[in-house]
Amino acid sequence: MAKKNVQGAAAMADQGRQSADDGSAGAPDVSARPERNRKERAEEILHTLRGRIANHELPPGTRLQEVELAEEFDVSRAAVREILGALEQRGLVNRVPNRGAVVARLDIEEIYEIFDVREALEGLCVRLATQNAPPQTWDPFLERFGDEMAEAIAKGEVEPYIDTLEDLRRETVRWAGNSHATHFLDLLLEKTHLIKLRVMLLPGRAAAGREMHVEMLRHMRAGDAAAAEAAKKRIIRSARDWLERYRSFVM
Amino acid sequence: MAKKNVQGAAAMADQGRQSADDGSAGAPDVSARPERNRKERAEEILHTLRGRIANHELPPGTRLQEVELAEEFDVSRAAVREILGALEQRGLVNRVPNRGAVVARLDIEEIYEIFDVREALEGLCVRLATQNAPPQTWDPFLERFGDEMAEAIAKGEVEPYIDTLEDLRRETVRWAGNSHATHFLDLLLEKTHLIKLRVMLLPGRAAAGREMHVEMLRHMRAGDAAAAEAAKKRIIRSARDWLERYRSFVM
DNA sequence: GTTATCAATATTGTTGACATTTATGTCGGG
DNA sequence: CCCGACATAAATGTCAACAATATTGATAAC
Repeated sequence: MAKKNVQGAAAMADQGRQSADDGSAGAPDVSARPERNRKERAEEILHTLRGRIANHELPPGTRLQEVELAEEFDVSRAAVREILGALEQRGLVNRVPNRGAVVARLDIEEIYEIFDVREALEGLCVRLATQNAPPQTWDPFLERFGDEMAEAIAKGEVEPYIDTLEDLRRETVRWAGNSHATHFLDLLLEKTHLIKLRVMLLPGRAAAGREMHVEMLRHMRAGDAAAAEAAKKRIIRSARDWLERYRSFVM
Repeated sequence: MAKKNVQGAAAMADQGRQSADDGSAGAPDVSARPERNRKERAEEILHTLRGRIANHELPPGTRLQEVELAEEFDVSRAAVREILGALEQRGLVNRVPNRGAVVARLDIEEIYEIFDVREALEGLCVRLATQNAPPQTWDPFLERFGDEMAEAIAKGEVEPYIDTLEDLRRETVRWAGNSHATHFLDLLLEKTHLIKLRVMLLPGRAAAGREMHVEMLRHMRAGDAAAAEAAKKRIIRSARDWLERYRSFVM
């Protein structure tokens, strides 16, 4: 018993969708709301499980049993059921009647599919962000992607690259201001989180990626949305090529 | 009592999904597979509600009450609850704790967002379909979009145009072979189904759309994927412009 | 006439027990 | 030794009653 605090990392980028209009202007009281906490708790659990699946703390094929989860998070089976339904809608688990839910498996074809969709959606976001953000928004990233990082990467230090990339992604998505594109990208990225990491760790990949991002950022700073979009698409297609080349190693 | 058969139209473009649950000649296997029917029934109800929401048979703001739905479809409240959860995940309804589910409202900004994402995803699908399908795949559509339709449209007959467009969309998505893009497009289109219809009914829109589709199909038949993708994007951007111009009328 | 308080009602959220189905292990027969 | 039938166990699916909460209407005070 008592496997409560196993939560682990569960990082993931979460942009949070607006809960739309309820029209009510007041209601600033957030703390004294037990029922609000209920729903928030459900989303927290969902977030935790998404993270565990994304980083393969729960590897594909793992069975997710209702009573087990209910005990671990100390909620009712009905709540767990709803959460499993959400995971199923997101494509993270497969449920078969009377047999329960298992963490979904990603085959190579699906990964290529996801790369194609990412190319379209991330390209869109880069274009929109370039149009919407003031040019100096991208200066800090050009700085962080500079020579110092190039040297670090040459020495095998890729974490600054990974972190900067994630920050840039978030800032881009933020300035793009398209909640649907953001939501869809979240769905895709949580499915390929580990794959993406492994590709970035391939020999020479970080160096190539850094260079291409510098090029893209120059277009963004110059306000050339079309060029920036094209650069972003080239980056993703390049990553796809690396995956294809090292496929047996990554999978 | 007994408000069972109120189901109504619930038309929607339907992917060749036949209900056909019974009617099988002398096949008593309905009782042999009760569990299979359960899940299929849930998806059927979900499909029905999606259709009603899409064509505003259930207009935005409509409250969806659990007992009411449970009685209409003759299922348990738990089943209805799961279905409402799925509708929430799809962004078709908003649920607030202890207040229930209401059909989501689409504001104009969200519609523009959806147009941008559709441009990216449908462009992708056209490109992939052009690459994957044999060129003669598109000949029947060029035929259907021909002079005869142009004359019909001139006389105010837009239904052939709408039907052909839907068939073309399905064939394109089929040959694109990207399940994620397909799924995302389904999510977007069921939210803007009515808007799309209204735009197609705007004066002159069908004529312009037909011409642009002929151009796109020529590129597809020629196997020029990049040109076809660009043409598709122009089409969607054009539709967006029409919406912008007639916004007050469409909304 | 307006506003605030409070009870009445309706709806959602939760719980636990029960039914159904699948997987597992055992036993007997071949 | 292998195979099938049966019993057992464990998990999911279902249901109805109960609890908590929001909405509505009425009443009284100002």
